[in-house]
Amino acid sequence: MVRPARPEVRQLLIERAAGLLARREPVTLRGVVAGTGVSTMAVYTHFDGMPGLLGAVRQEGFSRLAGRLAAIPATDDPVGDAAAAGGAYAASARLSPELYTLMFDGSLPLPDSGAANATLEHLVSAVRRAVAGGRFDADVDPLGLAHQLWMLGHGACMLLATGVMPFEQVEPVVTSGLACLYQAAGDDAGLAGASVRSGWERGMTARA
Amino acid sequence: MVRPARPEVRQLLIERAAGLLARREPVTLRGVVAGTGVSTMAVYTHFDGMPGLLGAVRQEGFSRLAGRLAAIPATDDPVGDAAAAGGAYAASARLSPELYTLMFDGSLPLPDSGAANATLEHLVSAVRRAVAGGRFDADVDPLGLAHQLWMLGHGACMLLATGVMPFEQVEPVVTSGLACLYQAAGDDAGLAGASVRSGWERGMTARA
DNA sequence: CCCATTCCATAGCACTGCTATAGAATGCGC
DNA sequence: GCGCATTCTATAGCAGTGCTATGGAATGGG
Repeated sequence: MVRPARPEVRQLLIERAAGLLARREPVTLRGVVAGTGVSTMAVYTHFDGMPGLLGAVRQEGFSRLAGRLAAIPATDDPVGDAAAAGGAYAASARLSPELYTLMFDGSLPLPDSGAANATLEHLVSAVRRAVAGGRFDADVDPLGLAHQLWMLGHGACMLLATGVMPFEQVEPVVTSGLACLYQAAGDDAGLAGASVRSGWERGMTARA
Repeated sequence: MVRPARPEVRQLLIERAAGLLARREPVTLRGVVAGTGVSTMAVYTHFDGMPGLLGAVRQEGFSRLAGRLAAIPATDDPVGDAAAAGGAYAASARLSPELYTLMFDGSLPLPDSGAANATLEHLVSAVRRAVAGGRFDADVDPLGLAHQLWMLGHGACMLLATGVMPFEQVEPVVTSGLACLYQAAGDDAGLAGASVRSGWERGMTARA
């Protein structure tokens, strides 16, 4: 690499694209570079085209979600921590539904899947602590249960993000569903409900 | 309406668009009408543009899913019938992932929501029969539980349709998750597992 | 029979992502 | 200091997109 050029152009274009997405404006090649002073070619030298740029935005979305999850402190209520992770997902889908659907569009390239895996790992570790702490049965498979919780939460987030079901209708269903899965994993029904109530709110309001 | 014209043009265009979608070819205005003899203008007189045509395809997808669900006979195992509904959803998402994601794109117009509501009602009635038959606790809210089951199944279908998770990985998670929700609703663990195993397969292989 | 009404085909517009090409800006060797 | 190879970037243009203005064609009611 001979020319250092302008490495900040990458981040500039990503933020422009993410901004258009958040403002619900069409994310077009010319729209992204408009007003930035850089030309359309920059998208190709840095991202190899629009799918590459959108893939970078996708990864940016996972990074933000990972930051939001990292901002949730691990408490002595691991079941609540798991619910908080779900709340963080839901908050992400609620605040920027377009970005959420983009994040889970498998047709776009994901340059580094590390951040995406980290978000799931956050949930797995909470389940693992719940098993270790006796809230869940000892024979519970942490990864398998985390996948179940994730699947339920992702369904809720997608219904929310695609506009099929409003938030007010999604929230009670997903929270009660999470409580049911916790209960089926061995948790006490009352404890599960309380952990969901406190944890979900904690995750929804967490700031990265 | 003075000119009877060609009412079959509507269905022709819908099927052409659905075919392109299933063949994973780009669904473009000129591509839809290519080879049909009709011109691009027909899309505007009949559907008021591409979003309208895609909305009609969306409704067609719900109609097909409703047909698939209707082909599942109600047995004396209502819990298995509920699992069969989930299997029908999964089969739909697996066979034509593009159509599935289109069906749940709330930004497209849905001329008649009847077929979409019918698919959920199918699940609600299965839950209601399970409550009546004593498999689920009497205080279970059929609509609420159906929403939970639907949310978990939809999350699985979306992960499958968007290519985030392959079918082989999705299936064990969603089936075990459904069994957990049945169990939390009061069903016996062994009965729930057996019903899921038989019902899921029944729904996956049902033909409209 | 005539005509108002509806549908449809053609052509063209503004826009999209993308690419070929030439120019500008840099770090390395001497 | 200086030429050179290398990398980035700006311009212009391409094929393709959804959409629309306009005029012709076909029909049923008076």
